[in-house]
Amino acid sequence: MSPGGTADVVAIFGPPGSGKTAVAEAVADAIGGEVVSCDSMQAYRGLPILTNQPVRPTRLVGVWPLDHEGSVAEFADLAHAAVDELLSSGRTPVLAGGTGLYLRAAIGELDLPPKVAPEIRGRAQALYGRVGPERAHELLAARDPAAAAAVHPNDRRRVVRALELLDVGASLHPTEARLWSESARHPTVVFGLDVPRETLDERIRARARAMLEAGVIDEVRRALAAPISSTASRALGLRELAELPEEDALEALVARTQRYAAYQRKWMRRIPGLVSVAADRPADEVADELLEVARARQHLPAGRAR
RNA sequence: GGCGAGGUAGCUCAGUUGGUAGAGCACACGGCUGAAAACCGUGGUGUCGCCGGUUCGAUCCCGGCCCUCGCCA
Repeated sequence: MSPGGTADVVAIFGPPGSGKTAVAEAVADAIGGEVVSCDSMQAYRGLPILTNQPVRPTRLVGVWPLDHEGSVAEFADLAHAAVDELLSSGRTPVLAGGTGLYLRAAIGELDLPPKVAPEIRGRAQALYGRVGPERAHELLAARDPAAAAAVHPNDRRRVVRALELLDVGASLHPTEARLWSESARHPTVVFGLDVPRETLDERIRARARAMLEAGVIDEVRRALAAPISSTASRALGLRELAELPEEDALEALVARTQRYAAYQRKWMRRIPGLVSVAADRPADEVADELLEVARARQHLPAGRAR
């Protein structure tokens, strides 16, 4: 337990193939901490190969069945509970995230507007479909100008969300811009693992091959044969692996994963206070550097390491 | 070798009855507040295979050449 009662949080973000898991585990081992996965797909149970779940039992991995409609808010509650439990028992939570929003939500208190009943969402969707993007946006603007200003008419999902929130007396418009602020529930250092693009592309391809050898295709077919939620069914490569010939499926999986890596590079640039670290080397070395930086910022008690 | 089809953006292709070109995907940048491995916005990144001819003007028409695919020898 650190002096003053504040035990701190380490967060590690990076694209697929950056070595998040290995680094996070090395960091956790070095300081007697525990890894908490912040990944929207690893949270599901039933696609361990495709979602590249860690071998070691890890918190918030495999916590939802495949037919569950997961959400950031629900995940945030789980993450906050895990973090608080670790802290109160004197262990350092090491958040390891592939999903930028989930990691952000785990770190801070996003205070998301409420969930609404499916019927209400259904009504909003029907309205949008009936009157079209422009008119739906106008209707929104008439009742909630602030929310309308923040959403493009073509962004069906958000216009619908804003409309459904009106039905329950809430607004999509945030009272406070928390998403990009540095506000955190506990003092936290956020690291971004930086790996050269070519290296990453090679690793992504190698990993995709390994997935095939490990039997992803069977895994995916089994998953699709049972009820699966719309959120879980968006796992990269799920459809392709089940439907395309193996070689095409491999290429599709590689291409989609590379695109996802690019998407995560955007998150890396945007996560507030993120410390970028070169990660094209052994996980232990990267972990050592992270610990050094974390200590220099007095986020971790000195002398616990090694 | 003969016949046919075709060479236009990173890829697949559209198009211009002659006024130097545009879709999808990819890519880049941006947004995002209970779907985020999702969703949305903005941007064309080009010796229109090469050489010559006709023309005020050719990616388009004409001639030659090169390359690819198919069929026939």
